[in-house]
Amino acid sequence: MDRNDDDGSRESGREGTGSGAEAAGRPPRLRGGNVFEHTIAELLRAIRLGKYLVGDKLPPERELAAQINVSRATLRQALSELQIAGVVSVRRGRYGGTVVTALPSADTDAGIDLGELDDAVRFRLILETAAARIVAGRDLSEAERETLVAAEQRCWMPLGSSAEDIEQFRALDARFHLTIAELTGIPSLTQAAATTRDRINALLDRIPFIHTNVEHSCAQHARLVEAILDHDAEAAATLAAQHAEGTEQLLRGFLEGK
Amino acid sequence: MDRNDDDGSRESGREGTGSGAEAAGRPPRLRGGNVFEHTIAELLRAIRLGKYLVGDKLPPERELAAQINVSRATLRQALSELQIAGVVSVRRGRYGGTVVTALPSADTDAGIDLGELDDAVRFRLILETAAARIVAGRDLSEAERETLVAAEQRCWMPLGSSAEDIEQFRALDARFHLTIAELTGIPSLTQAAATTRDRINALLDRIPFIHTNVEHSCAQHARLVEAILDHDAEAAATLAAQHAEGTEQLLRGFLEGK
DNA sequence: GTTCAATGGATCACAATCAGACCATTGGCT
DNA sequence: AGCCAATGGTCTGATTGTGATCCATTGAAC
Repeated sequence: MDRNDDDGSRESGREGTGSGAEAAGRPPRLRGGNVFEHTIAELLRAIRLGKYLVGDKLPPERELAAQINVSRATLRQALSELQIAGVVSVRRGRYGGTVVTALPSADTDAGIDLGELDDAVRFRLILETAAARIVAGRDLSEAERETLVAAEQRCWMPLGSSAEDIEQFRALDARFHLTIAELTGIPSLTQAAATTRDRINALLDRIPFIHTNVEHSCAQHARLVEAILDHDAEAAATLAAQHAEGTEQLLRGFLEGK
Repeated sequence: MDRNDDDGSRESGREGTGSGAEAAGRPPRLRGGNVFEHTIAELLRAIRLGKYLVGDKLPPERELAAQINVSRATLRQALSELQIAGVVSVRRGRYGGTVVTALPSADTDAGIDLGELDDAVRFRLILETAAARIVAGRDLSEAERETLVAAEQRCWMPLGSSAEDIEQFRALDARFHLTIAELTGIPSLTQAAATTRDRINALLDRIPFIHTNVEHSCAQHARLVEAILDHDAEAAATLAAQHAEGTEQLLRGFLEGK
């Protein structure tokens, strides 16, 4: 007998999960494949974005699991992978814990999706411009000003050509921008900015690192901070836009030519 | 193989669960409780935002399940609940399917979270202002212009005081704004706008409906469309901002006083 | 009126995940 | 030296969600 089964729609399946699913997905989808992979991705993201710098200790497993909203068992699977990959190292006992030992290396495999590039880059422009304008319009507390300036200063690190140095710079750079997003006091904006920034970083990992750009970048940061502290909202917005557009040009130049 | 027909005891577990967990979460968390609840929420959202208007047919289950990224079994559980709630009705057979029969009524229960209000309202301002500016800067195709105008026109519906009419208006209003977001061609922006809009709608459901506001609102829409078609990006941005601020005032006025 | 493709309805075995209790280790403190 | 609180390590039973099939119904087309 002939079975007009349900075949038609099988493709949707979850096999492609791993890198692919996460790469394209803009929001943290309900289940980007499976929870385990999502957890790893989440941890890597936090590290790449400089939430935990090299040498920092992660929160205790029970706490971290709660933050990521995942069971401790699953978190441990993920941590275990990261440990094998050499990204973190774990010590037991009181005062033990999980520390970041190295920045994760980029997955340079996956192909370049021009749609993804366009989306990420344009969305970033929106978010960061808005964030800069808003923060410039706020009255920052002393502590907030310090945080901002500190984040900016840290980007001026001695910079070699090693992959580690580059990753390190990326993390600090990301942290600077995310600091601005946080200072808006709009959690959704912070959240969106983090996600988007991570996507940009993933793209940046696929193009050659332009050393001469770093200084320029940092100089822009400095001017941006200045504009913010001066309450010059329009200048801040313009600077943020220019900064984002710089990255955009770079990425498009290298990636659009395939 | 023997298949006993009566199941009957399946869906015991899930009644009260979600409310607490879901209430607080702003971003679509990895798992907002469980997949089943997420699925319901996702469907309700699509309906409230006017993606499927009353009378529209939802995609076939297999397809819809793939879209939401859940298994068909889970989707069916959710649809079954919606059916019981009278939101959709289902017909079998070829040319059958699931049609929207009524707009879901608001859950007026949960308390008001001022943080949520602030976050949603401010994020919306950012997104919609940016969207308006971008779309005004684009060259729209004939079809796109028509879509935009049609979405605007539909908001001018005859409006009674019934809860249904109000929900209907909300759906059309949402659809108009989301149409603009879509026209930016930035999927992340569309996505974020939809999520945020839904949060705003949820808040609007908690305050009295101001009838005299509707006309004003629609007039603003009209002017916004005009500015967009005129390629006047700054005017469009300003109008969008004013429109969003109107809602903001309204919400703050009613809700901040607790 | 028969056919048939599209669509909803149902069941089952299995893998993923969770919840939470309990064990093992560590190093500062008394 | 011994205690003990904080932290990672391990186990187990229950629940949820999936993937794969197969069944049932419908109405347009022939």
